[in-house]
Amino acid sequence: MLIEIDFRDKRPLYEQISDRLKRLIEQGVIGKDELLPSVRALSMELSINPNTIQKAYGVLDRDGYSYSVAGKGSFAADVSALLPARREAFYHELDEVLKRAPALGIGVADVTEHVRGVMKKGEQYDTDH
Amino acid sequence: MLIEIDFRDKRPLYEQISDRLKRLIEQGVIGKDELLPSVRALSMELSINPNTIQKAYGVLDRDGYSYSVAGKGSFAADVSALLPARREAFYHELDEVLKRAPALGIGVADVTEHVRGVMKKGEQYDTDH
Amino acid sequence: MLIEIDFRDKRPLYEQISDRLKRLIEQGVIGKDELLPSVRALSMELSINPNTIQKAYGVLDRDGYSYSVAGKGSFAADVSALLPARREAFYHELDEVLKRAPALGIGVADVTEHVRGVMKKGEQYDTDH
Amino acid sequence: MLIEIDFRDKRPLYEQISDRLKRLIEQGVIGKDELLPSVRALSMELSINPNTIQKAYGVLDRDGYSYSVAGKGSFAADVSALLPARREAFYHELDEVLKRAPALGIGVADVTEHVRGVMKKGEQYDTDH
DNA sequence: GTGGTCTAGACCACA
DNA sequence: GTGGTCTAGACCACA
Repeated sequence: MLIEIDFRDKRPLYEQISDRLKRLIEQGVIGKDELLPSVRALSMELSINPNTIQKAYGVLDRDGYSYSVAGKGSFAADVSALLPARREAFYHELDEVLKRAPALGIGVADVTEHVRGVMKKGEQYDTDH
Repeated sequence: MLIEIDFRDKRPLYEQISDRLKRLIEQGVIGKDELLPSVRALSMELSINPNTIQKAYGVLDRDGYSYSVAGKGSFAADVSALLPARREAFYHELDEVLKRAPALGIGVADVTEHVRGVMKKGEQYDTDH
Repeated sequence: MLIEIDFRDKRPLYEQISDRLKRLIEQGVIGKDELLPSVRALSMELSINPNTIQKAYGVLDRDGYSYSVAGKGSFAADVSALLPARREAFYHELDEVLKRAPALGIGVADVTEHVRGVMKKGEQYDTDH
Repeated sequence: MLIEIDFRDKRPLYEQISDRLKRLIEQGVIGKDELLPSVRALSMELSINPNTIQKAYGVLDRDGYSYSVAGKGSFAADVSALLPARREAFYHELDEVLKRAPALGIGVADVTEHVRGVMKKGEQYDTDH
């Protein structure tokens, strides 16, 4: 339900899955220490090879978004510790995009206005979709 | 000179090359109808197989950034016609980044302030157009 | 079976292949989300280098006729979205041909009669959609 | 004046030139036995290598659109003899285009109506601009 | 000289 | 197994 696969997406399946789960954890949809769906369950729900799910979960563990307990499953980690790094990444990617504005004749005012328009809307409902 | 390859970059070589050339054409560093370096010349300069350069040039051609004439060379196209599409793409990518702000506790004011700081700096030295 | 190469044809092999596949997808012979023959399989069937097949598939992908997933294969895309553009292209090519009629002493009546003769025949056995 | 080169056109230069001259002869703009511009003159006017012009003229000769007299130049041939073959080619190309109509949901009525619209307009002024 | 096509064969990540 | 990237090297028509 929470995870949808887009086969036309060029990213590998495991990355689509891990990215989606990361966001769910970041947003608190899956709370700290909450049990993630089992590999087998997710595998069947998405009709995707268990090895692929397993790989996605491995990424989550490695990136600090989850921790696994043998025989029990994977649990959402406390992502608050990752916040500074994620913020830094956010601003870095923002800068990469902004770099191209001048060549497009897009000025500071254009961007800030756009930002206000987009983010104001989001702030009211918040939950990112 | 104008093109540098980053072997740590995970993107394929041909994409790094085409992206770099696209930006040079967008910014007018390579002007309309100006001759691009030949496939062979760039191949030797970067020590990269001609086929890979050829692939990069193929991307430029199909994306409307250049036109190639067998026996003559590859020339920068008139990219002004692409401006609307490129602006649209810019805002789309911007939105993709901004989506993640709320979950990071980053508000409209944070972003607009950052945008002003980054873009103001660029505007002063701006030699791009 | 579905694809035949004409070595007398002056068009490059990869173009013959991509054109043929495009038409099969347009006509619904290869349905939406149906798996195309693998690069290697087609390569062997046609006795053509895999790189050439790969190039043909690259064209299909970028033109919106298929989407490829590494590790899974290439699938026919939903081409209904391309219909308006394809219709426009059809009329454009038709116009290019018709332009030459006056210089050949061929009038409106000649053309329309010919069109009726050719297309009526097709409509009866039409199994394409 | 009569010939314009489009460097973005994918066709080789010599083919663009020979095609254009063929049409001028077909339409009678260059009449039977009329002297074509000299290789040297056309070369300078178009800023194109004389060898390329020479090649274009070779095609005209080979295809029966002109005849060359050593020391005098190239003259437009009597193309009336070519009419049947050109008509056949016209209908053949027309058929190639029409083949695709059914898959696009374009019927006989659509095509004939379009043909009438396009050709009626042309019939009044005729000379193909 | 130029771009473009093709083969042969290696290697990669992904499923 | 799958698609995708890259190298090496040959060959072509065109300018």
